[in-house]
Amino acid sequence: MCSPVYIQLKENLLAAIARGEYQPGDRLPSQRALCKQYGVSHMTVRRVINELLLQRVVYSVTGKGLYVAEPKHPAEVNSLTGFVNHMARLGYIPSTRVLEAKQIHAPFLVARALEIEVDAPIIYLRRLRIANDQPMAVAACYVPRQLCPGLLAHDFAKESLFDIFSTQYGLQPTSSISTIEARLADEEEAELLDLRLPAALLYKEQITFAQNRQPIELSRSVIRGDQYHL
Amino acid sequence: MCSPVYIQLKENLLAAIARGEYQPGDRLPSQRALCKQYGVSHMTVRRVINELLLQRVVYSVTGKGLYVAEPKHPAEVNSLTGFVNHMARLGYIPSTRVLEAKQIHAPFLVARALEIEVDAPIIYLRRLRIANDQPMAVAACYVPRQLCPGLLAHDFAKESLFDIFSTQYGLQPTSSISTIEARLADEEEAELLDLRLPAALLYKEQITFAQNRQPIELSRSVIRGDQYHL
DNA sequence: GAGTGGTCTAGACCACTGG
DNA sequence: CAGTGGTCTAGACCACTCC
Repeated sequence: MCSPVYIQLKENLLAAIARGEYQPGDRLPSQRALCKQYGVSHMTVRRVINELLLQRVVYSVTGKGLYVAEPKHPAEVNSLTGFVNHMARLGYIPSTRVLEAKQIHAPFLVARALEIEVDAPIIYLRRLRIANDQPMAVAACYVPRQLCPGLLAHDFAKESLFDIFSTQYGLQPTSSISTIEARLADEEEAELLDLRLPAALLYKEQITFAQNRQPIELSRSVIRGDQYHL
Repeated sequence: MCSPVYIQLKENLLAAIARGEYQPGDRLPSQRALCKQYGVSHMTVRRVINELLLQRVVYSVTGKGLYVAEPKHPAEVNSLTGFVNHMARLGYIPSTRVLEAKQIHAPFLVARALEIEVDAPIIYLRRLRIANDQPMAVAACYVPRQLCPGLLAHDFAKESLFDIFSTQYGLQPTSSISTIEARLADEEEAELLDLRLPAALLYKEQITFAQNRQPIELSRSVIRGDQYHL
């Protein structure tokens, strides 16, 4: 209720675009019009527009107007949207099979990544990721239990982990760091992913952070050698 | 000579930091001081500061001041700096063995990536990348010949391709897109990289763009399964 | 308290597109 | 020409930190 005006304005515009009120290619109201409409000064509007320009949400033509850009470049979106949205964006029909979902004690490396105590209770989730009926990846997630009590009550085959985070627990993923390596598949992975040995896999380890830079999830995924966009 | 004030101010500050006039951790002059010093208004200074904050060049502590940030996060720098700088940053001693360096005609896929005609003359460069005497990657580069006539005269074992680009041809790499997959090594790759078969490799394909979004290089690298940071 | 970063206003001017 | 995006000013206020 007390966030700066420009953030509210920005969220208003983003929401309007997300709702489809402004379609890609549409012209937005002029900057002067936005000033009157929201009762703010030109500079404040400019600040918002500037950020939207940087994020490639809109583009501008001098002397003409502001236009809504095409849906974001894959480069920007990449991994913060989660598997389901990522696959959907690429035109695949994503689905998920839950392999394991339980509470465990944090091993050392996991605890360090999540910045919590060793042996602290965490939620462990292992899922098979499927696109168009073809297994794509095996993803293991580790989430501090204190951040999301009752998480295990959800059906992870149907709900996206990131959706649950934001709707149920107010945790908005805002940034992440990852490392990627290449690995040979072991027998279990080969069976799950429907591969013949020997096979090469991408191994991705990713830590996701919320607004306040608090780590909310560590994920370790093995992904089929198929192409992966960054 | 007629670029906006805030760009000049920004370049001034960046230059001062690059010269070491302000060291990482140093406090910058206050925003009000910068106003007087450069004869501009607070908002103009703020705009510059805002961009530097976004680029993580400086960070701010409310009520205290502005401070120069540590050298950029590996996340930001990653691949735009080229192999040599990247390895040096990680503490390895990089070296290079040139496998091939010649002029060829652009095959279809290469031409499309570089936005040139099929069969147009291009420079083809294949290098073995070594860190601490251990082979790390085999990198193939494709560069349009028209962008850099005489490129083959350089000794690529000693000079960084990106250095040559910026110093000799005024081409500053500003952005890139890449795709990454995992692959099994073939016999030649295994021998070059000193691996026993079967072995998993990262395969990275990257297009690098200059200031004007012009493609300047297509690179196809196979990298040892070892860790790779993004 | 004085000084800091951060937000915001109400105007102004410029260069550009269109009718 | 009037309308547009883009830049810029000279103030103002707030919350914060340090003394």
